[in-house]
Amino acid sequence: MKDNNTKYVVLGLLGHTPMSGYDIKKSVATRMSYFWDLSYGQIYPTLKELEKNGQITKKVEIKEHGPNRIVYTITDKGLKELQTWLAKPAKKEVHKYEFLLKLFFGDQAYPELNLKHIQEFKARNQKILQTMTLFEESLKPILNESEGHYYILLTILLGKSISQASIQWADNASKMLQDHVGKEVKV
Amino acid sequence: MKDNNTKYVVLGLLGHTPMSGYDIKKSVATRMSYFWDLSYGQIYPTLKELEKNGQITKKVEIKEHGPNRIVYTITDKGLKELQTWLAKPAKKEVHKYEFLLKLFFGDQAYPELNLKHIQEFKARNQKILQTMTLFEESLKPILNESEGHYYILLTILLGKSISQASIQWADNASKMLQDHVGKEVKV
DNA sequence: AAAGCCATGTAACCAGTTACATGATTCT
DNA sequence: AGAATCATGTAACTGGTTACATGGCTTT
Repeated sequence: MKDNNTKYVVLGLLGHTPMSGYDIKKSVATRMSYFWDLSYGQIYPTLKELEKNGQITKKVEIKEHGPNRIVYTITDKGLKELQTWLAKPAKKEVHKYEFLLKLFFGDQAYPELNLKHIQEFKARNQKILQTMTLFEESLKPILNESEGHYYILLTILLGKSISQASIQWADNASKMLQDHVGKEVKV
Repeated sequence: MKDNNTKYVVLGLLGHTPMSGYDIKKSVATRMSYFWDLSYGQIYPTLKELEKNGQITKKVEIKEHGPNRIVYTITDKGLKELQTWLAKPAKKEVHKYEFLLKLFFGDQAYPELNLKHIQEFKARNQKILQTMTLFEESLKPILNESEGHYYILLTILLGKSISQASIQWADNASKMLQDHVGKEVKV
């Protein structure tokens, strides 16, 4: 099987508690949204593959009301695979800032456009910061309930730091641009 | 043609000055490394497509020594296409922090491993910060030579802010983890 | 002599998204 | 009545990487 990260996200989550593909999707969306994303198109085929390889086992929960759930549980083999991956150095971060691409070419656009891109970037980061802060507040009182919570808190703190830095940059960059454009006009 | 960002990066760079596929690759790698990346596998096919659509024109430079260069120049049609894209709102940022994935599942690994991932993340960011700072220093004295330089400076400043925030988080997270692990042992 | 840069390009892969299909239940 | 949520899944597509082929020039 390919050495795909999707596999390890699934194994890691199942390492915490057994769950379905649907649960995995929700878990990633709510708890890892800042630094990761998964679609059903990745999750369901991965679950099948992992089961075929004996790294997880499945159990169908028949519901009288609503659709059946397929709940997966990690096996010893799966746990070993996860731990091997955890011990390997992480690949470097990958970022795609489309708005920075537009700002980079800002001399080929109208100044108001560049300011708009910066403002929208700021707004996106304010939303992230808000989400992260709420998440942090909800985690703090239950920090001792599970060892895992502590590590989740650390990932939230990075999200907070980076979005705060981004917001500050946006304010600063807006001012710089306005001053710069003002100068241009005078000349 | 597909609405692929590669296309706009190429158009944007050719909007500054005519250049070859090889130059584009180098330009992205040195000046946009923080927030974007392109491979030859994307660049060369895109150049062909753009030429076919009349958005750029090509001119072969025959060299006596060394390989020929194919230099591309943007056309009015290409410039219009670029400006239309610049005016559209940017898509939200995409991040892949593999190390955060590993840290998120940190309760399933040895504590030293988690500290190692954080240290390596810090090291990566120190390197970025250094590169960005050097770039900033080289740009400042020639800021008035071209309007474009100002926008490039803004993108560098965001890279600096985020890597600084990341380094601070790493120091803080290391301390927090060490304290946390210390407490565990006592119990 | 070896390594690395200049320079172009493609084929085979791997990764990830989107749209669709299905259908019951619960909330507004 | 309509929207949202629960729940599983696939096919077609788009996006992007890697490895390879070619070959001369320059630096160590």
